[in-house]
Amino acid sequence: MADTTNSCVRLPAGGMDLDATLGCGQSFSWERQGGRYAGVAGNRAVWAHQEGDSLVLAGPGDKPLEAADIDYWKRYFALDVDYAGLQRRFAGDPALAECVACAAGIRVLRQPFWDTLVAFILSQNNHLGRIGALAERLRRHYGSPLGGGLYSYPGPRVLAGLQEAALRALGAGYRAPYLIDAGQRVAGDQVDEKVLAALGDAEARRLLCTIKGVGPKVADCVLLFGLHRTAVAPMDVWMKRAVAARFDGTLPACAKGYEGIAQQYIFHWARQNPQNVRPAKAP
DNA sequence: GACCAGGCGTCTT
DNA sequence: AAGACGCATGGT
Repeated sequence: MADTTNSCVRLPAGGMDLDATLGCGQSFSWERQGGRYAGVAGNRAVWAHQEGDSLVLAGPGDKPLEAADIDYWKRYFALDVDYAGLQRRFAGDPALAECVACAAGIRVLRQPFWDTLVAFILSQNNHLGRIGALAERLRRHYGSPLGGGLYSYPGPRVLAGLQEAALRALGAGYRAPYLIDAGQRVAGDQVDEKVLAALGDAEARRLLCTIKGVGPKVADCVLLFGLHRTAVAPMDVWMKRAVAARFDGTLPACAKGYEGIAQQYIFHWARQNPQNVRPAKAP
């Protein structure tokens, strides 16, 4: 049972490395505030830090978290997933096992669909630090206050009603009209989370790609991080380099069904071992 | 399919 | 000081 003393919740982290998990580029909804992270997901905000193998959560303004919130964040941080078992399975491939060892504490977060769609539209052809700062400006200017100085992502209708110039002023650049189109398509139910959830990976990917600014990379990120499809692998440059260097263009069979999780380990390994990976071949 | 524009901060040369 | 680059994509 969770310890709720001091208005904090202390959860068994199950080997998770919070820094690696929040810093590996899968979420742009967290910012470091002193010794802990402040994060948002949908209309929830939370402060989180790690103490040993415990994940310590507190509500905004250090208000106690309700039971439903605790359940939500357990699922968000994938504390219910048997990562030790997955990693035993991944150990069947020597190269992948080496990658896992490089970042064993990474957990693929279960983020909200809309947050993920917005954040990864911002992410395209952009740098991690800049994406986080831009996402934070977007939330602060157009999101709803969640307490503790944190703001939600602006909802679909809010984005749909914004002027392109307003988003360009935030630094979104040519991604500004993409955000507005995403808002319009989701607010108008042309792209609906429930419909996406009922579709297979390929069909859901196709529907996501009807949004302006959403191509195969962003779509796969949304499928993995925002719709929790573990069998998709959003490949980026570092990943392609790592695959070229270690896996001859394919993910190992032991990753079947969990390609996205395996990719996080490979990606992390590639970034930590740039001297060991070749540049990706031109497509 | 190949090409190129499009924010802009940061890094490289 | 100038150029390249970036968790890509749309348009031609």
